[in-house]
Amino acid sequence: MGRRAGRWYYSNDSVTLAQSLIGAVIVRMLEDGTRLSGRIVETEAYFGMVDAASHAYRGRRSQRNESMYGPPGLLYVYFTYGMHYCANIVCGEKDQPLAVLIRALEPLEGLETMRANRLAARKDRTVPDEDLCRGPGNLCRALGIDRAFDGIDLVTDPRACVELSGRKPIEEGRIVAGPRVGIGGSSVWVGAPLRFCLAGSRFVSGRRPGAARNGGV
DNA sequence: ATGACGATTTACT
DNA sequence: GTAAATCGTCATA
Repeated sequence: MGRRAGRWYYSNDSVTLAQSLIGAVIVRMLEDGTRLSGRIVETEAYFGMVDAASHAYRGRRSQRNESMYGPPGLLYVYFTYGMHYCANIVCGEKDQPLAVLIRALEPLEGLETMRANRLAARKDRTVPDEDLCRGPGNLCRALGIDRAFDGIDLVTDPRACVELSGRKPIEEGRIVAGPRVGIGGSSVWVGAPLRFCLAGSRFVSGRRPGAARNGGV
């Protein structure tokens, strides 16, 4: 079991954090002591006020995205498409609205509970392990994360944290970058390689950047 | 007050 | 591949 990441870990720009989160473990602690956890295999960096795709573009600030302006280490959870939640980790300095979207996990602990959580939103009776936490909306559903988790502090909150593995970190070459998913508009930010995936992981969502160049895991 | 839309996912043709 | 589901947020009036 890893050690909980401290404030220092989040005090970086979003690209640095997005890359260093690959391979880290996100943990959700239930009240009954159950641990739901997964290894992060896909992230996206959002660049704050100058990023046309960011919720904080041009300094936009409202009740919805207020936690983006908080100290590094807060969780920013938003609701979209009338039915999905997405979880971001706030980084940078306070009042600097940088964030990293968590897009996919390789489930590690609590798979039974995750399956139950996911099943509730589906018609079929089976969810393959590789689909449990694939996609930002799906992983929130699996971990039971909703708007009530917006603004919680991953450094101190008993309900969730990031754990850093005691083992050696992911090597740089095993992380592939590509354009972010679902970004509209026509700015340079649309194609910017701010999405990071663990090369070859079968738990990554959608099309995998650099898939042709990399072997499987 | 109103209307368009979204950092998505699933089911169906 | 295409469309539906579904509602908070934001821009416009």
